[in-house]
Order: sequence, then structure tokens, then C-alpha cells
Amino acid sequence: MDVMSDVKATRATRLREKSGARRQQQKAEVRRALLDAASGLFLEHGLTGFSLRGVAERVGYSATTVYLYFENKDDLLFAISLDGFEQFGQALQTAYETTADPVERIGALGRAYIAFGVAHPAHYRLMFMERGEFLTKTNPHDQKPTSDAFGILVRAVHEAHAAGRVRPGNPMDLVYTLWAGVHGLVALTLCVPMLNEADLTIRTDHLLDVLFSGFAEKAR
Amino acid sequence: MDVMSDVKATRATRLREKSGARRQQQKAEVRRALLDAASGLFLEHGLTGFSLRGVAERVGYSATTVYLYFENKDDLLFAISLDGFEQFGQALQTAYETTADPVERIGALGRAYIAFGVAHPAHYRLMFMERGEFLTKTNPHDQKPTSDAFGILVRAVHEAHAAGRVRPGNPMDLVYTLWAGVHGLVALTLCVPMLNEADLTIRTDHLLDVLFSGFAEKAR
DNA sequence: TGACAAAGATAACGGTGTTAAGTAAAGTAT
DNA sequence: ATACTTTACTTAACACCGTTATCTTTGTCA
Repeated sequence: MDVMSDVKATRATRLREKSGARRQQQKAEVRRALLDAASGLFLEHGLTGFSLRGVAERVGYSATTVYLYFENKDDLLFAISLDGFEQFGQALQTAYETTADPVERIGALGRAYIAFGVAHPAHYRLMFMERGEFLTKTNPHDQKPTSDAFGILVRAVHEAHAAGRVRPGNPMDLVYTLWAGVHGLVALTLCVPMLNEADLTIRTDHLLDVLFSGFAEKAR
Repeated sequence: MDVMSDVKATRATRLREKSGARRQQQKAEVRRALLDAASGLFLEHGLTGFSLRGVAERVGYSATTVYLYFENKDDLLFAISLDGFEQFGQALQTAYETTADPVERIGALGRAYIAFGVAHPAHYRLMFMERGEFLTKTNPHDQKPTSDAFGILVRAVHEAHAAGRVRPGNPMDLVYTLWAGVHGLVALTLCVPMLNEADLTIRTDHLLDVLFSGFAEKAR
């Protein structure tokens, strides 16, 4: 009996720990399912056609259940944007590693930036146009340092600056000018109907060409 | 009888026309009041805090009355954007006339563009970020040719091109590159919290400087 | 004065985000 | 095994939204 109870106790404890971990894992799974459904609905229908009720229906839950896994609609959108920032950071990181030349590197980053924007319009809109505040919002889950896309760009420009490949002055000015250029091109492509995506490569080439000519100019 | 009826008919027609004109004028006045209220509410609370019920309440009408003067919410927003485009076009026109030098002219246009964007953020967001399709939507009232801001920019660049002051090639590429640059700077300033408006002039100077260095470069 | 058209208001439908209260199941301790 | 508690989820409801259909009022004209 004592032996039995002992066995049962240990097994119960193990089960409790196991079940606690499993509960946590199950909770994470449901959260992930909700997030995937939300991402899908958002990528398909954009911000306007994105509703909590729609997300819930997709997973077979009630609408209010979403509030058990996310603070509110904005929190869910932020989670979606985090996935976007993750992808975006990896794309920039890959571009960064394609070449060792500081100037070519910046060009690769610019092209990767634009390519991501037009390839993931819903994500890009959310991250940089509709919810710009997400850029500076700190990740509460704090899991991954959300591969710092901005940091990659800053580093690349600093390296080109240190190598004397760009005009003297505050390198951050170059960062913002470059960012403005690529963001402007992406944003206009996504928003303005007259700028079809067909001639985007021409405009990309021209923009980067002009920017680099301006960047490269030596002191005045 | 025929004479009398004739006289009565003409007077009746005149009266009808007169009263018809006044009715039309009154209708235009109410429409204008609604539009002003809508603009105010929109400029104060942005697109999210903008509702037909709010507009109606501001004028003391019922919400459904708005539909007697505007097709729907989007039509009302479009009317607001038309006012914005009017102001915007005039600002660019003024900038165009500040100087006769083709290159300086483009610089003045760029600065006017950015100045308008940060001075009228709600209008700018609506016109170029949230409802970019309004750019190419034709004005149904067809009253004013909505002073063509884009045309002014295109003309300025063509003139600089014709004067041999910018790099050879398709001038429209320069137009889009310039547009991307200034729009990018405005859009980031409006959306990204880390880009406070304090250093905007520095960034503006730097952006235009880089762009013009790139523009001015002669053939390769 | 009576017919008619215009202007406006009410009521309602289906949709939204969000909160409060209820329910059924699972876990836990005695 | 039973009683208590926590968890997961649902239903009901509130306040808002855009939009439409159906009144009621008002003014114009013969």
C-alpha cells in the first residue's frame, strides 16, 4: 500500500509536471494556431478585412477566446508584425552577407528592402505604414531579439563610412536618406495605382544609382 | 388665355429657375457645412476617429442626412482629399515660381512637398498613404482641374532635363526617384516615432543634397 | 386647397472591438 | 472517491460603426 502510494505519488508528480508542461505547450500551440489564422486572414484581406471574429471562426473558436491569448486586436496585429520583422531581418541579413564590399553591400540591402516590401505588401504596410509605432515597441515575450534590421543597415553604412567610401559627415544622415529612398519607392509602389510593379526594377536601379552617386561624392 | 398662360408660364419658369437656383445654392451650402465639419473632425482625430455619425452630430443633422450630399463615407473622404490636393497644388505652384533656375526649382518643390506633408499630416496621410487611389480618381464634380501637383513636378524636371542640368536618360525616372525620396522622408517622419520632427530640416537638407549630387552627375 | 417633391429623421440590419457573466471540464487536495 | 478550485471556453451584452428602408415633415406649384 505504502509502496503503491509512493509509486502513485511519484507518478502523479511526474504527471503533474508533465501535464503542466504539456498544458503550457498546448496553450502555445493554440496561440500559434490563432496567430497563423490571423496572419493568413490578414495577408489575404489586409487590415480592413481583418477582424477578431473572422480569426476566431477560422480556428473554430469563439471570438472572445482570442482574448485569452492576446491582449486585444492591436496585440494580435503586433504579433503578426513581429513575424514580419523576423522575416525582414533575415532577408536583410542574407543580403548583407552576399558581398564584402561596403558599397555593394548597401546596394544589396536596398534591393533586399524593396524586394521584401513588394513581395510582402500586407506585412510591409503593417510594419512601416499603418502601424509604424510597432517599430519601436519592445517585444514583451522577449524571446528573440527580433533580428535587428535597422541595426544591419546602420552597421553597413558605418562600415562604408569608416572605409572612406561615402561622403564625410554624420553617417546617420546617410542611413535616413537611404531609408527614405527605398521606403518611398516601396510605399508609392504599394499605394499609388499609376506606379505598376512592372517598371519597379527600372525605378529601383535608377534610385540606387542616383543615391550612390550622391553618396560617393567626396567633400565639397 | 394663350397669352396669359404664356406669361404665367414664363414667370413660373423664371420663379422655378430662381427658386431652383437658390435651392441649389442652399444645397451647396449644407454640403459645404458637412464637408467643413468632416474636415475638422478628420484633421483632429485622423482616419480612425472619423465617423459619419460624428460628422452629422457636429452639424446637428442626423447621420443618414450625409447620404443626401455624399454617396458614402469614401466619397466624403474623397471630397476632403480634393481640398488637400488643392492646397498641395497651390503650395507646389508657389514654390515653382520662387525661382527660374531649373535645378533650384526642383529643390524648392522638394522642400515645399516635405513642408506640406509635415504641416498637414492628416491630409497627407489620406492623399498619399491611406487612400493612394484618390490620386488617380477623377473628380466627378469636375469643377476645378485640381491644380495638378504631379504635372508641376514633371514639368520642372523636364525643364531641367532640357537645359542639360541633370543626367541624361528618361526624365520620368528622375521624377519617380525624387518623389520616392521626398515621400519616403515625409512618410517616415509621420509614421516612425523615432524620427522626431526636430531633425527634419537636417534630414531634408541631406536628402536633397544627395539627390542633387546624383542628379547632376553627367553621363557615365 | 390639394397634389407632389424634396429634406430630414427614425428604425433597423449586419458588422465591429470589447467586457461581464456563465458553464463544463480538468486538475488538485483530502 | 469526493469536494474544491482552476482552466478553457462560450453566451450575452454594450457601444459603436456604415448603410438602407421607411417614415414624417416641409415647401413648392397648379
